[in-house]
Amino acid sequence: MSVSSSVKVQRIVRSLADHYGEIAWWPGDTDIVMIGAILTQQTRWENVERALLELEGRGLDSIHSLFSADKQEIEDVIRCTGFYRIKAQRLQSLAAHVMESYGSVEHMRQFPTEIIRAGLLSVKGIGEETADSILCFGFLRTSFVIDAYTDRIVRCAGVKDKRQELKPIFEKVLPSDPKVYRQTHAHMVEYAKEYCGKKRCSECILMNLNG
DNA sequence: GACCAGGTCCTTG
DNA sequence: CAAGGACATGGT
Repeated sequence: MSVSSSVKVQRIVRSLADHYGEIAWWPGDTDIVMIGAILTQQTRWENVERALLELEGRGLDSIHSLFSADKQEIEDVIRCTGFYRIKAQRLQSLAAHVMESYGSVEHMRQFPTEIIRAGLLSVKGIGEETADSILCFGFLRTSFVIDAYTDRIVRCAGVKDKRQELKPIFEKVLPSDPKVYRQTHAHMVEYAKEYCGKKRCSECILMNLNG
Protein backbone atom coordinates (compact mmCIF):
# COMPACT_ATOMS: atom_id res chain seq x y z
CA MET A 1 0.00 0.00 0.00
CA SER A 2 1.35 3.42 -0.90
CA VAL A 3 1.62 6.27 1.56
CA SER A 4 -0.68 8.44 -0.52
CA SER A 5 -3.47 5.88 -0.35
CA SER A 6 -3.36 5.96 3.44
CA VAL A 7 -3.45 9.73 3.40
CA LYS A 8 -6.44 9.80 1.07
CA VAL A 9 -8.28 7.23 3.13
CA GLN A 10 -7.52 9.21 6.25
CA ARG A 11 -9.01 12.32 4.65
CA ILE A 12 -12.14 10.47 3.54
CA VAL A 13 -12.68 8.99 6.98
CA ARG A 14 -12.25 12.34 8.69
CA SER A 15 -14.45 14.34 6.33
CA LEU A 16 -17.25 11.82 6.48
CA ALA A 17 -17.07 11.76 10.28
CA ASP A 18 -17.27 15.57 10.28
CA HIS A 19 -20.12 15.49 7.80
CA TYR A 20 -22.31 12.86 9.46
CA GLY A 21 -21.25 12.72 13.08
CA GLU A 22 -22.58 9.80 15.07
CA ILE A 23 -25.25 7.72 13.38
CA ALA A 24 -27.18 4.69 14.60
CA TRP A 25 -26.71 1.58 12.52
CA TRP A 26 -27.54 -2.11 12.59
CA PRO A 27 -29.31 -3.89 15.40
CA GLY A 28 -27.21 -4.85 18.40
CA ASP A 29 -28.29 -8.47 18.62
CA THR A 30 -25.57 -10.79 17.33
CA ASP A 31 -27.91 -13.37 15.81
CA ILE A 32 -29.88 -10.70 13.96
CA VAL A 33 -26.67 -9.19 12.59
CA MET A 34 -25.53 -12.57 11.31
CA ILE A 35 -28.88 -13.23 9.64
CA GLY A 36 -29.06 -9.69 8.27
CA ALA A 37 -25.54 -9.93 6.89
CA ILE A 38 -26.61 -12.85 4.67
CA LEU A 39 -29.95 -11.37 3.69
CA THR A 40 -28.52 -8.01 2.69
CA GLN A 41 -26.18 -9.50 0.11
CA GLN A 42 -26.85 -7.58 -3.10
CA THR A 43 -30.12 -6.34 -1.56
CA ARG A 44 -31.55 -3.14 -0.09
CA TRP A 45 -31.72 -3.06 3.70
CA GLU A 46 -35.40 -2.03 3.70
CA ASN A 47 -36.30 -5.39 2.14
CA VAL A 48 -34.14 -7.16 4.71
CA GLU A 49 -35.97 -5.45 7.58
CA ARG A 50 -39.28 -6.84 6.41
CA ALA A 51 -37.87 -10.34 6.30
CA LEU A 52 -36.30 -9.94 9.74
CA LEU A 53 -39.64 -8.90 11.23
CA GLU A 54 -41.34 -11.89 9.67
CA LEU A 55 -38.59 -14.23 10.89
CA GLU A 56 -39.02 -12.79 14.35
CA GLY A 57 -42.77 -13.37 14.21
CA ARG A 58 -42.17 -17.03 13.45
CA GLY A 59 -39.43 -17.52 16.01
CA LEU A 60 -36.85 -17.98 13.28
CA ASP A 61 -34.75 -15.02 14.35
CA SER A 62 -31.90 -16.94 15.98
CA ILE A 63 -29.05 -19.12 14.77
CA HIS A 64 -30.26 -21.95 16.95
CA SER A 65 -33.79 -21.88 15.52
CA LEU A 66 -32.60 -21.60 11.92
CA PHE A 67 -30.41 -24.65 12.43
CA SER A 68 -33.41 -26.94 12.85
CA ALA A 69 -35.97 -24.96 10.83
CA ASP A 70 -37.68 -26.16 7.67
CA LYS A 71 -35.84 -24.75 4.67
CA GLN A 72 -39.03 -24.26 2.71
CA GLU A 73 -40.42 -22.05 5.48
CA ILE A 74 -37.25 -19.97 5.55
CA GLU A 75 -37.46 -19.52 1.79
CA ASP A 76 -41.05 -18.34 2.00
CA VAL A 77 -40.29 -15.84 4.73
CA ILE A 78 -37.20 -14.29 3.13
CA ARG A 79 -38.57 -14.20 -0.41
CA CYS A 80 -38.72 -10.40 -0.39
CA THR A 81 -34.92 -10.17 -0.09
CA GLY A 82 -34.29 -11.84 -3.46
CA PHE A 83 -32.03 -14.85 -4.13
CA TYR A 84 -34.23 -16.48 -1.52
CA ARG A 85 -33.38 -20.11 -2.24
CA ILE A 86 -29.63 -19.66 -2.07
CA LYS A 87 -29.95 -17.35 0.94
CA ALA A 88 -32.04 -19.88 2.85
CA GLN A 89 -29.30 -22.42 2.16
CA ARG A 90 -26.64 -19.94 3.30
CA LEU A 91 -28.50 -19.17 6.53
CA GLN A 92 -28.67 -22.85 7.36
CA SER A 93 -25.03 -23.40 6.43
CA LEU A 94 -24.06 -20.57 8.76
CA ALA A 95 -26.28 -21.94 11.52
CA ALA A 96 -24.77 -25.40 11.07
CA HIS A 97 -21.26 -23.96 11.23
CA VAL A 98 -21.97 -22.08 14.46
CA MET A 99 -23.76 -24.98 16.17
CA GLU A 100 -21.34 -27.69 15.06
CA SER A 101 -18.09 -25.78 15.54
CA TYR A 102 -18.96 -23.82 18.68
CA GLY A 103 -22.22 -25.14 20.11
CA SER A 104 -23.64 -21.65 20.51
CA VAL A 105 -23.15 -18.04 19.50
CA GLU A 106 -22.16 -17.22 23.08
CA HIS A 107 -19.36 -19.78 23.03
CA MET A 108 -18.29 -18.60 19.57
CA ARG A 109 -17.93 -15.12 21.07
CA GLN A 110 -15.01 -16.31 23.22
CA PHE A 111 -12.74 -16.94 20.25
CA PRO A 112 -10.20 -14.59 18.65
CA THR A 113 -11.22 -12.54 15.62
CA GLU A 114 -9.00 -14.36 13.13
CA ILE A 115 -10.28 -17.77 14.20
CA ILE A 116 -13.90 -16.72 13.86
CA ARG A 117 -13.15 -15.06 10.52
CA ALA A 118 -11.45 -18.11 9.03
CA GLY A 119 -14.37 -20.27 10.13
CA LEU A 120 -16.94 -17.93 8.62
CA LEU A 121 -15.04 -17.80 5.33
CA SER A 122 -15.14 -21.58 5.19
CA VAL A 123 -18.94 -21.46 5.00
CA LYS A 124 -20.17 -21.55 1.41
CA GLY A 125 -21.97 -18.28 0.74
CA ILE A 126 -20.00 -16.20 3.20
CA GLY A 127 -17.31 -14.06 1.61
CA GLU A 128 -15.13 -11.32 3.04
CA GLU A 129 -17.76 -8.62 3.27
CA THR A 130 -20.29 -10.82 5.03
CA ALA A 131 -17.67 -12.24 7.41
CA ASP A 132 -16.36 -8.79 8.30
CA SER A 133 -19.90 -7.42 8.74
CA ILE A 134 -20.61 -10.18 11.23
CA LEU A 135 -17.33 -9.58 13.07
CA CYS A 136 -17.60 -5.78 13.06
CA PHE A 137 -21.30 -5.36 13.90
CA GLY A 138 -22.19 -8.70 15.49
CA PHE A 139 -19.08 -9.38 17.57
CA LEU A 140 -17.90 -5.75 17.86
CA ARG A 141 -14.42 -6.55 16.55
CA THR A 142 -11.98 -4.30 14.69
CA SER A 143 -12.43 -6.00 11.33
CA PHE A 144 -13.18 -3.35 8.71
CA VAL A 145 -15.87 -4.03 6.12
CA ILE A 146 -15.05 -3.31 2.48
CA ASP A 147 -18.13 -3.22 0.29
CA ALA A 148 -18.99 -1.99 -3.21
CA TYR A 149 -19.76 1.47 -1.83
CA THR A 150 -16.45 1.84 -0.02
CA ASP A 151 -14.64 0.69 -3.13
CA ARG A 152 -16.52 3.26 -5.21
CA ILE A 153 -15.79 6.09 -2.80
CA VAL A 154 -12.06 5.55 -2.51
CA ARG A 155 -11.88 5.16 -6.29
CA CYS A 156 -13.61 8.50 -6.60
CA ALA A 157 -11.04 10.03 -4.27
CA GLY A 158 -8.19 8.79 -6.44
CA VAL A 159 -7.04 5.70 -4.53
CA LYS A 160 -5.63 3.24 -7.07
CA ASP A 161 -5.18 0.14 -4.93
CA LYS A 162 -7.23 -2.92 -5.79
CA ARG A 163 -10.24 -3.78 -3.67
CA GLN A 164 -8.36 -6.55 -1.88
CA GLU A 165 -5.80 -4.02 -0.64
CA LEU A 166 -8.34 -1.69 0.96
CA LYS A 167 -9.04 -3.57 4.20
CA PRO A 168 -5.43 -3.36 5.48
CA ILE A 169 -5.26 0.31 4.48
CA PHE A 170 -8.35 1.21 6.50
CA GLU A 171 -7.18 -0.90 9.43
CA LYS A 172 -3.85 0.90 9.42
CA VAL A 173 -5.50 4.32 9.33
CA LEU A 174 -8.29 3.73 11.88
CA PRO A 175 -7.75 3.78 15.64
CA SER A 176 -8.18 0.35 17.22
CA ASP A 177 -11.71 1.09 18.39
CA PRO A 178 -14.63 -1.14 17.33
CA LYS A 179 -17.08 1.74 17.51
CA VAL A 180 -14.98 3.80 15.12
CA TYR A 181 -14.94 0.86 12.72
CA ARG A 182 -18.72 0.60 12.83
CA GLN A 183 -19.25 4.32 12.44
CA THR A 184 -16.80 4.62 9.57
CA HIS A 185 -18.43 1.84 7.60
CA ALA A 186 -21.85 3.34 8.24
CA HIS A 187 -20.56 6.69 6.98
CA MET A 188 -19.29 5.08 3.79
CA VAL A 189 -22.65 3.52 3.04
CA GLU A 190 -24.69 6.61 3.88
CA TYR A 191 -22.44 8.81 1.81
CA ALA A 192 -22.39 6.50 -1.21
CA LYS A 193 -26.15 6.06 -1.20
CA GLU A 194 -26.50 9.83 -1.17
CA TYR A 195 -23.85 10.89 -3.67
CA CYS A 196 -22.19 8.02 -5.51
CA GLY A 197 -24.26 6.39 -8.22
CA LYS A 198 -22.86 3.34 -9.94
CA LYS A 199 -22.04 5.25 -13.10
CA ARG A 200 -21.39 8.75 -11.90
CA CYS A 201 -20.34 10.55 -8.76
CA SER A 202 -21.55 14.12 -8.96
CA GLU A 203 -21.53 16.86 -6.34
CA CYS A 204 -19.09 14.67 -4.51
CA ILE A 205 -17.72 16.43 -1.46
CA LEU A 206 -14.66 14.22 -1.71
CA MET A 207 -13.66 15.74 -5.02
CA ASN A 208 -12.43 18.73 -3.07
CA LEU A 209 -10.05 16.51 -1.14
CA ASN A 210 -7.90 15.61 -4.10
CA GLY A 211 -4.83 17.68 -4.32
C1' DG B 1 -39.31 -1.86 -19.54
C1' DA B 2 -34.47 -0.93 -17.98
C1' DC B 3 -31.49 -0.70 -14.28
C1' DC B 4 -29.79 -1.42 -9.77
C1' DA B 5 -29.36 -3.26 -4.84
C1' DG B 6 -24.43 -2.92 1.86
C1' DG B 7 -22.21 -10.49 -2.66
C1' DT B 8 -20.67 -14.98 -3.61
C1' DC B 9 -19.73 -18.92 -6.34
C1' DC B 10 -18.61 -21.21 -10.57
C1' DT B 11 -16.96 -21.42 -15.18
C1' DT B 12 -13.91 -19.66 -18.96
C1' DG B 13 -10.09 -17.64 -21.42
C1' DC C 1 -6.03 -14.01 -12.17
C1' DA C 2 -9.88 -11.16 -14.74
C1' DA C 3 -14.32 -11.35 -16.64
C1' DG C 4 -18.95 -12.94 -17.17
C1' DG C 5 -23.07 -15.32 -15.71
C1' DA C 6 -26.35 -17.17 -12.20
C1' DC C 7 -28.99 -16.45 -8.28
C1' DA C 8 -34.46 -13.35 -7.72
C1' DT C 9 -37.40 -9.90 -5.59
C1' DG C 10 -38.61 -5.02 -5.17
C1' DG C 11 -38.06 -0.08 -5.87
C1' DT C 12 -37.27 4.02 -9.08
